[in-house]
Amino acid sequence: MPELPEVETIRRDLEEKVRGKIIERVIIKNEKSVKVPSPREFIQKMERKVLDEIHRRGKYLIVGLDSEDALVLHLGMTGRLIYSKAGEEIDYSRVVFLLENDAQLSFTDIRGFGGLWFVPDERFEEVVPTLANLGPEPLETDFTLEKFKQLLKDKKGKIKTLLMDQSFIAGVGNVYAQEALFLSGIHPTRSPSSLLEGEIEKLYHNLLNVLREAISYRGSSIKSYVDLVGRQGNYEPHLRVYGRAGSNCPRCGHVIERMEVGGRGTYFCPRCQK
DNA sequence: CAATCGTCCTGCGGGC
DNA sequence: TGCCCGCAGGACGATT
Repeated sequence: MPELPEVETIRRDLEEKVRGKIIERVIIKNEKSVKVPSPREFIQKMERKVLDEIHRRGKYLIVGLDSEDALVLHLGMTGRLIYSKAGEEIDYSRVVFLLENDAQLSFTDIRGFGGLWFVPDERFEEVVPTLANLGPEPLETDFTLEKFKQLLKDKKGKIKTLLMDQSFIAGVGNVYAQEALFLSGIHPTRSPSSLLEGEIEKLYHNLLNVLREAISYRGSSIKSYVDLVGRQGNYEPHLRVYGRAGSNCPRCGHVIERMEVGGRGTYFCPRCQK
């Protein structure tokens, strides 16, 4: 499901709803979702902890616990966090946190590509190595145009694949990579080294803008994404090309096409994107 | 090393 | 209507 805007929406909701609450009980319904440590130890470590500040790094959520420990979550393709009344039966829930005041936070995941990691003592690199390998946060102020140009230097492959590479930039996935390329008039299979100065500038600004805009609409609900209380995001109707094969390009009217790039469905306007 | 491909899962929707 | 197939917002591990 979730790319940076969706994960950021959930992060903000978590700050509001669960920050400061005590975890009274942890119920693991599917052990596969708990990556580290063993389910028994996970429960033992998590119970009685207080959910503290909630951070986002790329598509990861990082929940500070009291002491130096943290809970790291990744939603994969179909992961959700649902906040509800304690005891409520939530479809496909895999891990349930019963909180004080009769509340519960459920991690649900149909396809099971998501996961939870308990990280002791700020040992993120050991426990969740990919978290340590993430590229820069596109919406942080230190992610400048100059830095983007530097990162693109000497890169091989296809620009769309590169944008989705989490070690290149954190948080951009299949939807927003395509939207940014469309807005910039760049074909998804272009080689990074072929991009002109002006194209790089457009791509930089459009990528940041589309991420910010999507956050302001609380993300896109293409398939299964919903926020903490089960509401869909509102950005999907504003997507320009994603999932729109056969309909008309919002800019030139040409038919939007679909192709495979790096094994992923990719939508683009063959007239606008060169 | 870096780039590509198959794989992990389950549900949904389009087409026949 | 019902079945089958393709497709799905991600990322890892093996392979070249």
